[in-house]
Amino acid sequence: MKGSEKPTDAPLTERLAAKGLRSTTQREKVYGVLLEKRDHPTAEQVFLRAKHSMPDISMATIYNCLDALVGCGLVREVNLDRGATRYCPNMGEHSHFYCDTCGAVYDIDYVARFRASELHLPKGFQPVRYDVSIHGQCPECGGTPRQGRSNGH
Amino acid sequence: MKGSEKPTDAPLTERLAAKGLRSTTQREKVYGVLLEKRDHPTAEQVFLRAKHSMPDISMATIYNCLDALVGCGLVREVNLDRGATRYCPNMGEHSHFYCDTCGAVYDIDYVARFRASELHLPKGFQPVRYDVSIHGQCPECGGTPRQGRSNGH
DNA sequence: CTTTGTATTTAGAATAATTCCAACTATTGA
DNA sequence: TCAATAGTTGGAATTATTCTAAATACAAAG
Repeated sequence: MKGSEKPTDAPLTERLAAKGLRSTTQREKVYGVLLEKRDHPTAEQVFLRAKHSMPDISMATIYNCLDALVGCGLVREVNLDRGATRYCPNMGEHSHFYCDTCGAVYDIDYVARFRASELHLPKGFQPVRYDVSIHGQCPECGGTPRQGRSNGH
Repeated sequence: MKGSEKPTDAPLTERLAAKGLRSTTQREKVYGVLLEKRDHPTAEQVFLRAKHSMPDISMATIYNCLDALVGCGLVREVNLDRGATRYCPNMGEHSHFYCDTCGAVYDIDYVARFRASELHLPKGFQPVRYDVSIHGQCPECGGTPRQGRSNGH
């Protein structure tokens, strides 16, 4: 046994190791950025935030780290529109609400009656994860729907 | 009343008109392409298919038409990965199965016990549409999961 | 059936998002 | 310490989408 991981990063290190990946300073940073502000940032936003304390990190590394984190099940990709993919470190069962007006994304927790696993799949399909997203108007935009695609991306 | 629409395109024309949009040859074509082969094509694929019978159609028009169709509720966007958005003319309640291995997308019909509308939303959120997507292995790829992101987009 | 105003299409340029590449660095195991 | 491999980096390349200005098509009004 090794026994030399920093306690705080143990889960990260273990998860990565389980996939044959190393825990690096950059991966810790990227994961940290996601945990710190859970507003479903894009790769670009993660990049900007990570740069504050790690000025030399590159975009290629951001994508590499995000892929590693997604690959080992610590982070999920969130694709809601034609814009950039967003990243979410909340791996608990929840869904995303996407405001068609302002483009904001909110986490919505599941409640009792909803059971995604009750969806019937034809023989042979092996589900790994269910994603539920809800499109509509968020409380702030409630009264003002809209035509085109003009929410800031 | 007008009464001069081609019967086959009546629903298209009406839907568009309801949003102040015209029914054009290109929009009919794009919608036709989507109805003809329901394999969730990307804008690029729609473009290539439409070009067969309409060689001068441009990519900008494809996007314009797709947006018009989405805007009037005849087509929905499907975002499942970092790749291009796909388009689906099936407006009935159904979900999408995305194969993490080969990248294929399948329509999955809802069955009785699943009711997206049972998802509880906090006050103020006005849902317009629920999207459910399932990620996993399709019957053809069932035995062979995979590491990286190498499914042809 | 001409005019006029507006919607739509078009090609191509511009931008945004993501991936690829080759060189450099760090880490691990022998 | 050395070799092998994984990871990082900057920048180029590619892909996806949006924007723009000019040309075209249409619909309503005269």
